[in-house]
Amino acid sequence: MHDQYEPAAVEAEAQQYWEGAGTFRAVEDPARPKYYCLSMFPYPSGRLHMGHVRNYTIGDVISRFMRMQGRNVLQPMGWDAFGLPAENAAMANGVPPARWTYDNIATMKRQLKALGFGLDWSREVTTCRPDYYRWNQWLFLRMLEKGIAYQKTGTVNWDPVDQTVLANEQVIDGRGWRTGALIEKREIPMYYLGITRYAEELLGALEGLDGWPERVRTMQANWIGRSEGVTIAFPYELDGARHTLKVFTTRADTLFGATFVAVAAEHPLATRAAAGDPALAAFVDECKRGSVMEADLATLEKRGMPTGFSVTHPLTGARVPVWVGNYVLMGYGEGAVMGVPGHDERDFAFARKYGLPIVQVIDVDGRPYSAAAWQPWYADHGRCIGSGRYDGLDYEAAVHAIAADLAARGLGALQVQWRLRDWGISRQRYWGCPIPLIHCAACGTVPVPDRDLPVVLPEDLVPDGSGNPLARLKAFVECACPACGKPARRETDTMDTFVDSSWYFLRYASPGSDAAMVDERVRYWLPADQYIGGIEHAILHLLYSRFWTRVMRDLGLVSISEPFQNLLTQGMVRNGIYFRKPASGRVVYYNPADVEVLTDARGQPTGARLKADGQPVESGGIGTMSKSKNNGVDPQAFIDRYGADTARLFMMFAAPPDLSLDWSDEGAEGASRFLKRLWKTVHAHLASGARAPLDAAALGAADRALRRIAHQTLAKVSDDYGRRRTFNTAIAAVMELLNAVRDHDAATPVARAVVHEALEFAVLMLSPVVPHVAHALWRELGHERAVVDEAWPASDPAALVQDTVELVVQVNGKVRSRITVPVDAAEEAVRAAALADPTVQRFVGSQAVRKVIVVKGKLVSVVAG
RNA sequence: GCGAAAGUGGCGGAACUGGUAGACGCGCUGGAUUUAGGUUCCAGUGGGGCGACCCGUGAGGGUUCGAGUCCCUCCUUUCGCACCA
Repeated sequence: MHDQYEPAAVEAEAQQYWEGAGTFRAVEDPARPKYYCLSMFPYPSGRLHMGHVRNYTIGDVISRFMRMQGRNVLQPMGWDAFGLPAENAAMANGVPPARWTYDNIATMKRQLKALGFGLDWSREVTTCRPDYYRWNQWLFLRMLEKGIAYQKTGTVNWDPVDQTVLANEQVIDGRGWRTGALIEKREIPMYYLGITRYAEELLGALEGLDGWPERVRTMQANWIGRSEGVTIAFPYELDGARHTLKVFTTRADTLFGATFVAVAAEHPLATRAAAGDPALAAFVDECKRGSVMEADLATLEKRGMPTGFSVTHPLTGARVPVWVGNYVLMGYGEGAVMGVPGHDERDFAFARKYGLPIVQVIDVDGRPYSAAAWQPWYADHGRCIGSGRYDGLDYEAAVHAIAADLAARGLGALQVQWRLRDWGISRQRYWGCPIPLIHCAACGTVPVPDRDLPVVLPEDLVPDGSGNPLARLKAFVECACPACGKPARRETDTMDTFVDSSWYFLRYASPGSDAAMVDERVRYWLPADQYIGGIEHAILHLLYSRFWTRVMRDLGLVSISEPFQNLLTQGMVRNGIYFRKPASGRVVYYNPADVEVLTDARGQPTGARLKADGQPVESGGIGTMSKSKNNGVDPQAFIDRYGADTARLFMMFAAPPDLSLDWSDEGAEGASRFLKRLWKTVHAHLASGARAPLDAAALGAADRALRRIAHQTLAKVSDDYGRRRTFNTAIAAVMELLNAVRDHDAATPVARAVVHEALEFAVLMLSPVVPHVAHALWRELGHERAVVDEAWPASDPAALVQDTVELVVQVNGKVRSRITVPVDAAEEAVRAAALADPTVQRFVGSQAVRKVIVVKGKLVSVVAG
């Protein structure tokens, strides 16, 4: 028996046991109810960070809890192994992305094992391996056949110096991150997946996802963005031919107030006008500069220039000028919007700036309208005025009447519009899944035949920042056309890494399947019962996965539509930020581990200084752990010092899973202290003497009270793990139970029997969080079977019974006294007891008692006066 | 800019269905043990007041016998915005 808790030995032993027994190998068994617990797979960035530890601990706690509930648990793991950081590392170190990635995977796998997660490694998925990504390619070809995948142009960030396409994160303040060159928008051909075909279904099905957080569902619904409106065509003549400029609006009722139309800089009309107007050409060029990020575009100052063209108002026949606006997106709708300054705030500002007419065409309760200053109510729905025969109509009626009249003239129609855009998957990058297409001068674009899949990505290239090295590799590019056999060029764009992560959770259920993308085992495991990952994936990854699953469903590959039944979005892990800003200018960040925080007598922080030189450093508050702020805590160093159980315990105890978690060395120390205390408590109990068999009927009051606490705690912890998923309150409850054990007089064999049961419960309840300690202590408590294989105990209803209950008594809303009454006391008796209480009488005084509210088991509220 | 959420002691948080605000832990204070530091153990700890009591959940208003919880306005912070993953 070890009196000292030694995490390293305890953890090695437990992990060896699980490994040897094959504890976490998941086997399909139709006779048992399955539980598929899925955590978002990591990008192999080098080493695990605290966010991973938090994410996977949550998954492991749920997995182990469900296992004890008798479920056949699958908890797999894999690697989101394609992506930009590998190319950046390659540029910095000259190492091929493949080697860097595989090395990182080896390191991180070792770290995951050290944390004791119950993972089934036989199902490991690595997305940069051909046996995985061949199925990306295969499904892409099926989508191409069905027309779901198609080609059109898309806008990218172009670095004119490096002659390369940049990711949004590589554009800083409109300039290339390496070259500092001003970035231009460029239109290039790309492949798209028609996610908008599924918009209606993806939106409608959100309602059934009641295991998802409401906020994620709301964000997705807003992202998909269904809006009903009217497409309106503004006719014009150009070079003797008739054309129309199409816009979409949800406010067709304001059509009579349209005093201009704005088009995107890339719009053909803008290009045409710019050809004869150097000033406009310069403006169009300026609009094309900068990044393609929507957040950047949205915060731009709205600017515009007239094209000199005008179009005809479809109802009034008036001439409406066409402007180029820097805020109009070519990729959204037809690249044109109508401007109604009278009733749209942005158009109002635009019109004021450029002296365009502002006309009121909607009346709201007869309120006085002034074009001098914008009022929020201008955008409200109301009744049409100044709109000819539509005057007096309300919003609904006006929109329908105007749409009908436009339709009669062939100049418009009611339309449902989606904010969601089709998914552009082409990336002009090396470290990704090759798009399986061949370009032939004679046959055009030809799909790679299935028999030639996968198109294997060579793993020995090293990108240098100037374009895709694949495009320069003759052995890859040069090929024969599958249709005519003549020399042809292979496509060198690769797929968005969101493709890889859109179905990995299906592949976990079909390990080793090389004849098909997935096999019949997905029917057993899917959908995932629980998905756990960062809130930052609330929209894109989850939406793409829902889409991809539906595409596979429509191809008959799976029978489900929704891949994730329950979703838990975990918060960020944060830490203090400390820095110095030397006169030279560049800020230096110091890791919190190297900083000493100074406090006053009350413990309030007064300052901070660097341990190394004792000189002060500035505090930058608290922020998400990141390399750039140098405020990360390395899990490995922590585990080496305190053990995996302490890391897991602190992570689960410090905050509920969906809130951000602030790292605290002292808090982690507290977690370690608790485990030591648990260890010592169990050993002290075992050494304390003989215990009697537990006879619930023969217990004294104190023993009965402790037993009640133990069973109450069990009920609470079961609910916290299973329903509420608040691991912090579950752990707090077990701490309270142990405090009660500490305060319990265990001098008799009977009392020790009660303590024994309480400690067994504590070990069982903590085992999902700190499985290694629990493994060791469970053996010490005299059990043959490993705690991981034990069933979750049931709490005894008889142990929960209480004779009396304490109620709070309020007088006029303030707590004034407490009374103790029998649990089954009638309301009338409780009321009488409350009014008879001397303190209550003192506060009621001479006032009349007007009302007495009795809330059973909680309180009595006396209203006097 | 748009969309979504969160603000409670010195700190992380608890209060689950509108019903005792501050569970549990950290920190701090005092004490015991220790040669000392650390560890460990015991007690105290929202603010004010000698006290009876009063005040307190980002700010301001409202509903209610009763509001951290519901409603309205505002402020701050965090996440997402389609090529970071």
